[in-house]
Amino acid sequence: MPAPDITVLEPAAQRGHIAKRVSILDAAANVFCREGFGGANIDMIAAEAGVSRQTVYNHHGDKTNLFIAVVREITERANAGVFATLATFPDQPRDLEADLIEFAMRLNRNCICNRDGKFLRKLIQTEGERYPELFETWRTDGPGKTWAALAARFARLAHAGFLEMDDPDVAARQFLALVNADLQMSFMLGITPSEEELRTAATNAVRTFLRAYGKPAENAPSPPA
Amino acid sequence: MPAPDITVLEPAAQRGHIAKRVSILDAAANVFCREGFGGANIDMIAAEAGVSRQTVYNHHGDKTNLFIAVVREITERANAGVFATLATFPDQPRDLEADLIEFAMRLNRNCICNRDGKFLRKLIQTEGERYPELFETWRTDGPGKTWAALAARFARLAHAGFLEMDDPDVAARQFLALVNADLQMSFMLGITPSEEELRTAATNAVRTFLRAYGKPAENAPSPPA
DNA sequence: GACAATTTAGACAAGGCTGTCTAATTTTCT
DNA sequence: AGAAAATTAGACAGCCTTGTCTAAATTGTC
Repeated sequence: MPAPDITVLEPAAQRGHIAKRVSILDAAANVFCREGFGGANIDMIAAEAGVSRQTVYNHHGDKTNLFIAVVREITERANAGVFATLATFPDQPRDLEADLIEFAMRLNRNCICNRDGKFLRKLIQTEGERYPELFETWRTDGPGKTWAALAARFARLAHAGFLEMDDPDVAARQFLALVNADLQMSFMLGITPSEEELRTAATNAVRTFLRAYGKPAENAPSPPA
Repeated sequence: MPAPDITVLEPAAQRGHIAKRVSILDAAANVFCREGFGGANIDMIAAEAGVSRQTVYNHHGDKTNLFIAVVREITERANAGVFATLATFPDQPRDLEADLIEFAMRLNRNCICNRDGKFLRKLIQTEGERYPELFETWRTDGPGKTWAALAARFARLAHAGFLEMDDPDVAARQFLALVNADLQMSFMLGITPSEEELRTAATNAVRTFLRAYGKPAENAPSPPA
C-alpha cells in the first residue's frame, strides 16, 4: 500500500493556508451568529480570525459566499454529530431508565448545547426566512432524518418489549421535546447549562417518557427467546 | 352604562398622532424581527409605517430607543395574552382530555404561534445576548411566572384527583414542551401552522401527558364531596 | 539561497445608514 | 378662519462597510 501522500491532493503550499481557511470559517461562524448577517462585518471576522481583510476575500469571494460556506460547514458537522450520538442509543438496555438518561445527556451535550448546535439554531432562527433555500439541506437531512432514525430505535425497543407506543414518530419528537423542556430558558439566553442541570433535565424527561410509554412491568421485559 | 369616551384620556391633539405612534412601533417590530437590530434601518421602518423618517425620530429619538420601545411593547402584550389564556385553564374539567386539548390549542394559537410570540422568540434569540438587561423583564415576568401559574393549576387538578404528579413545576414545563413538540420545525422556519396541525399537535401532547400523569381511572375522578 | 505562492497593510471609490436641520405643508384644536 | 402642533421632503455631514487594488513582506518549496 502506498503511504497516504497528503501533499499530492492540492497544488501544495497549503499548510498554513488551510489553517487560515478554517480559522476564517470559525471566526465567521462566531461573528455571524453573534451579530446576524446584516450586523456582521468583514473586519470583525478578519480580526477575530487573526487574518487580514484581503485574505478573507481571497478565500471566499464576498460576504454572501462566506456566509454560505459557514452554514454548509456547520450543518455538515452538526449532522455528523447527531448521527454519531444516535449510534449510541441503548438498543439492548440493561437498565432502561438509566440508559435512556445517559443517552439523553449525550444528546444534549453533543448535539444541542454544543457550539454547532447553538450556532445552527440561532442562524436558522435569524436567517432561515431570508435564505430558505440555504437551509434546505439542513431541513431535509437534519431534523427529518434525526426524528426518523430515533423513531426507528424506539420502535425496535417497543418490538423487543421494553416500551409500548402507537406512533414511534410522535414518541421520538416528544422524547426530544421533553429532553429540552427544562433547558429552554438557557437556550433562549445563550447560556450553556451545567452538567448538573443537564442531568436533572434528562432525568425528568426520561421519567415522564417512561411513565407514558414504559411497560407496566418495566423491570423484567421478556426479550423474544 | 356611560358610553366609553375615548377622547378624554389624553391631552388631545393626538388622534392621528397616536395612530402614527402605534404604526411606527408595529412596523419597527416587523423590521427588527425580520432583519435583526443591525440589519434593520430607519428608512425601511418609516416606509413600512407609511411615515416620514423624521417622524420616527420625533417619536422615539434614536434607533436604540426605538428598539427598546418595541421590546417593551411586545413583551407587555405577550405577557397579557399569556395570562388571559391561562385564565381559561379547565379548572373543573368535564372531559379532562378534551378540555386540555382545547386549552393547549388556545395556548399555541394565542401565545406561541401569534405575531407577538413569534417576534419575541426571534428577538430574544437574536438580541438576547447583546442586550441582556433589556429582556430582564421578559425573563422574570414571562416564562418564570407562566410556568409557576400553570404549575399551580396542575397542582390544583392533582389535588382534586384528576392527576397524579410529584412535581407540578416539572409537569408544567413538560406540558408546554409537549405542546410544542410537533411544531418545532414550523417555528424554526417562521411558518404559521394550520388549525389542523395545531389540533394534531395538541392531541398528541395531551394524550402523552395524560398517559404520564393521568389517574388510572381517569374517566371517573372523584371530586371531594 | 532562489523562487513562487500567499499574506499583509493601507489606500481607495462607491454606496449605505444615522441623525440633524430647514422650510414648506398638512392636520388638529379653538 | 386662525393659531398651534405635527408631519413631510429633502438636503446634509459624518461615519461605517464593502469590495478592489497595489506594493511590500512573509511563508513554504526546491
